[in-house]
Amino acid sequence: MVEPKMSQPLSSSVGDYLKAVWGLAGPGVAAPKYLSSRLSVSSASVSEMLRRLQELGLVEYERYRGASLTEEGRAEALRLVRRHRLIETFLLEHLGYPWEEVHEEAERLEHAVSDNFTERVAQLLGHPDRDPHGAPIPGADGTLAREDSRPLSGASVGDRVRILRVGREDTPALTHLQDRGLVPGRVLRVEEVRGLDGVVTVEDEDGVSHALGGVLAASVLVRGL
Amino acid sequence: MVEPKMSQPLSSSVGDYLKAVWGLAGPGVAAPKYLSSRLSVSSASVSEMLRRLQELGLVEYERYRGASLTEEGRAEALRLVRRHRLIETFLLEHLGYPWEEVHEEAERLEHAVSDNFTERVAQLLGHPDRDPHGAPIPGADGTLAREDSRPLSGASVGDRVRILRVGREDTPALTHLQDRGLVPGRVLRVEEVRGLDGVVTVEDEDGVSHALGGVLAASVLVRGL
DNA sequence: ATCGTATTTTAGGCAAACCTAGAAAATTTT
DNA sequence: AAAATTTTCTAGGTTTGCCTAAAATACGAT
Repeated sequence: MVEPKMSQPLSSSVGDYLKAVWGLAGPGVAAPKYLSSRLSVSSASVSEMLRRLQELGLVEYERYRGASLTEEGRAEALRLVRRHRLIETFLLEHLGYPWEEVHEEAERLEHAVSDNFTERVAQLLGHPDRDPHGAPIPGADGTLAREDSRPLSGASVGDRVRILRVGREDTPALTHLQDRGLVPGRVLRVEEVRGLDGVVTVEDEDGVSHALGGVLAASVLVRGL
Repeated sequence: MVEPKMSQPLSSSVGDYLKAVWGLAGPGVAAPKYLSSRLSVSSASVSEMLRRLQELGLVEYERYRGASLTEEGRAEALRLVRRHRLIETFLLEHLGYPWEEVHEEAERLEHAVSDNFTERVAQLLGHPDRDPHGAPIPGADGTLAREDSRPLSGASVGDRVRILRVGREDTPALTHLQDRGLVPGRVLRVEEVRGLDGVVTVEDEDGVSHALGGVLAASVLVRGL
């Protein structure tokens, strides 16, 4: 397969790579392919950058295998994630941003902002440990709260669960869920789980039923009650 | 004279040049020398950048002469100044930044922020038309309020004046003045103006006298009452 | 196990900003 | 007005990050 031609000359840079490696890999190994699509960058750029990140000691990288974070890299990634989530929270709660604009703005801001700024924002927000999507905000000391959540898609009929967190940054889904009041904290009862298409039907606290497609259900993280 | 060696590989970029040209030149012509020191960049870089800015139609540039802003360049510069001043105001009033840290943080932020962000901040602040130093904030439409102010250093004994604005971004002076309550809005009576060293002595509303060195007095802009 | 396809890497380039060194123009001094 | 000095410009380099094209490796299917 011929590699598709890239268009925009946008800049990503070290931090974004770290966040991306952290993103889906967690403790595991991120494939260049994944990073390439995640960062909208050619795989050639990924190779090159991974080599550099390794030299910087932020990543462990084996050619043709992929990369995983070193302790230092993980710390740096968490620092950025903290920034990102605090900034998002701030944009939503203090500047009245709509969901769909938050992520992009935060993405740009987090590169410009100092730790000083970040901590002042944290203070302004009352040192939250979750952002509005329910995603945990790493502590200033690099701690990340463990969360024992499972995707709603794996629930069984009759389960009563509380929404801990919704999806990643994909806007349309977020908006859809928010419109239905399916936000972190909400308690649901699972009415039906269809095996074929993965559609999950739930009833909320007000007795209203909602049917969620498989992908959506998988991006809603819950904890049993 | 041999050109001094530069050290830090910091980045400045188009916007900073525009602001710098606007800075002291206003409608006039900014000399490369001035830009070089203002931006902490070698004069070689200035030459190169001015050529680029001219190609972009933001600046009128004649080699060995200097550069002045085109209409478009001026608009762009004002947009950045607006951002900068709004962000500074926000940092001071909402995040509790101390004076000495504001400028640097704002300088970095103004490159990352969108117009959307800027206008939301403006709204949060109640659309101020002056920043905390008393500097006018250009309007979203590119308007800049005229101010008929004169430097305090040019006042005569006996004058009663109101402080409209203090200095530029040089921190030590700002702190000094603020400690003495010499901030925008304050009303003063000029007690003495010494010709030799330019020291101006004023009495404030509480009857306290302050002696200001020539440079300081020149950076306090006032309007007669 | 091998062939074909998909993924990754290498090689070679480009653009933005900045730098140093040294040449050219302007300005100031004698 | 010529010399000396200062300022500005030109030339040639560096770094960062990204790209395309083509070579190398891995993987999946027969």
